[in-house]
This record gives sequence, structure tokens and C-alpha cells, in this order.
Amino acid sequence: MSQRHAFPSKAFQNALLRWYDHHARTLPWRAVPGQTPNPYHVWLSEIMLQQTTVAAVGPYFQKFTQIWPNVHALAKANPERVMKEWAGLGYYARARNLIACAQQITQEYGGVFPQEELDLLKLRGVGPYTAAAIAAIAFNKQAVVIDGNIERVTARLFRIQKPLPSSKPLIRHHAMDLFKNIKRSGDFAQSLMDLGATICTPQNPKCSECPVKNFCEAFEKGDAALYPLKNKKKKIPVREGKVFWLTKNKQLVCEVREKDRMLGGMLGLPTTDWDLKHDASDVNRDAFKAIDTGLSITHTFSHFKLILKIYAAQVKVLPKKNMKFIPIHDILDSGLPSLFQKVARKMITS
DNA sequence: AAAACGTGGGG
DNA sequence: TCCCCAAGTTT
Repeated sequence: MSQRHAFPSKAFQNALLRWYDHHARTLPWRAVPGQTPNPYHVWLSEIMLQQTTVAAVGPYFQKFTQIWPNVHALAKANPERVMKEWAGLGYYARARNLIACAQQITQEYGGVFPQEELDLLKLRGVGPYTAAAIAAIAFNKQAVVIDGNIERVTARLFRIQKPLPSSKPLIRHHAMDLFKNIKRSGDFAQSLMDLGATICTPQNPKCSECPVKNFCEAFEKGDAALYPLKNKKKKIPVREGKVFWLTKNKQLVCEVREKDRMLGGMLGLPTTDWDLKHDASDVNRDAFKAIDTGLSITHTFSHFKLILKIYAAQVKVLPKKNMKFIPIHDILDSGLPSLFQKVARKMITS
């Protein structure tokens, strides 16, 4: 019985760090070599980057750091303003948690970020990945950082035959080998993520350019693109509802959505509930006696697709307490989430 | 522990 | 149009 020899961590780490020293991406939140990372920038960028692309985050990071240059400023911020500035980035619980976390840091830590992974893990919106990432990147603490990139890189390096998500424990086991005794913890974590983003990509990985191809079992077999194996996703259902374009002169009725609803805490337009689409039409109650405009929008969320039929009416007063008038002229700049931005754009341009 | 939670871009 | 994906967390 022969066991596979231990993974050559040191040689792997050196090869990857050598590559990183030459090819690291320049990112707005990333400290330049030799400069001390700004924990606020690291934290803010990590929250924004959760399930989001680097390209999408760029402008939001610039805007947030300009308006709120540090945690203290963010902790004191008007929450509605924060939600407005987050509009369009998605996963709005992140913005609600961002505010809560900033307040946690000012109240429980005197405005100074904790450096230990286990303390970071207690912060709102900071889970296992983000706690490890902040500990490593902001404070150069040894931490095993595992995001989607590093899962993919690891699955290929070890040619893992079990599909995600059930392979996560095995991937973690191998990732711990990669990070063993790492000194430049933050650089190493970022080098793995940069590798995943630019070379070891989900499709068409550029294996010939890979600085660690000689450590990679999938490269050896020539089938890196097959990994990580994944279970098939189920199809998402279609739901349908009505959205109301209620005007008074040049003003539009908007509402701040309840925090426990979809798009919670965000500005929106009044809608019915969003029910599963049936053939038997019109399960929805029309609360506002509004007229069918014949217009509609569709929007795909992560777990369902929504068809929203647009109904219009003129009103004299605000229908409910949580509602307010916004000048139609300003509505496209009011911080609507994309779903409602589509409705407003359609109504204004048609 | 599976499902909820957004969005935009690419193939 | 459809599917996949992008620095995950919370319940």
C-alpha cells in the first residue's frame, strides 16, 4: 500500500507567490506592495464582492469610500442613504448587515477592526470565507481562505472526483495543505484568487500559462476544464404579479420595503404579492383600481423569474403609511433596485 | 441543511 | 432564450 506523497506546499507556495509578485491585479481596494492594507477597505470590498464580479464592484467601492471614508462614518450613516447607494448591487441583506457590522465595530471594538479570525466571524455579514480573508489580507494572519476561485483551483490541483457542494469538506482538507505554514498569508490567498480569476478560469482555463501547472493533477490528465464537478441545478419557477404606477401630478408613489421581504429595506413601487404563475389568471387583488397599461417587465432573480404587469392610476393621497411621493423626474436616480428600475425606465420612455 | 437571497455579463 | 457564473451568508 503506497500513500500519495505529501503535497509539496513550500514549492507550490513559492511558485505561486513568484507569479503573484509579477502578475497581481491592480484593484481599487488592494494595497500596493509594501503598503499596509486598510482593514476598512478590505472588509468593505470583501462584503461587496460576495457573489459579485470585480467589474460590478469597482464603482460602488469608489462611491462608498468617498462618501464614508472609514467605519466610523459608515456606522453613523443614514441607513436609507446606504441602501440607496447599494442599489443595483444586489443581495441587499449585505447592505443591511454592512451597517450593523460598522456599528458593531465602533461599539464593541472602539472602531478598530479585530484581527483574529474567530472574532471577525462574529461580525454581521462576515462568514467563514470573509473572516479568513480579512484576517489574511488585512492582518497577514494564517487563515485558510476558501472562496469559489480557491475551490475550483483546489478541485483541479487534486482532481477531486466528488461533486460540489458535497466535496466542500474534502476541498477544505486539501486547501489546508496548500496554506500550510504560509508566511505571506494575504498575498498567498490573493494569488490563488487571482489565479482562479485570470488563468484557472471556470471555462477555457489557460493551463499553458499557469505558474503551478506542474503541481496540478488535472493538468497532467489534460481535463482541468471538467473540474470542479457539480450537481445539476434545478430550474427556477416563474411567478407573476402586478406593479402599480401611481401618480399625483408629476409625482410617483414609492414605498420602503419591509426588511423581511424580498429587496428588504429598499425603495420600491407598490406591488401585489408575487404568486406562482397559473393559467387561471388573476389571483392577485388589485388594491388600487388601477388600469392595465398592457406593459410588463420580466426580471430573473436567483431562485425565480418574475413577470410584473404594470397597472397605472392617479391618486389623491398616499395609500399607505410607509409610502411616499417621489418626483418622477428623480425616480431613475432614487436608488431603486434593478427590478423597479426596469419598470420606471419602461414607463418613462414609453 | 436546503433554500433564500440580486444582478449583469458571457457563451 | 437559457444556462452558468462571481471574493457567500443567513436562517
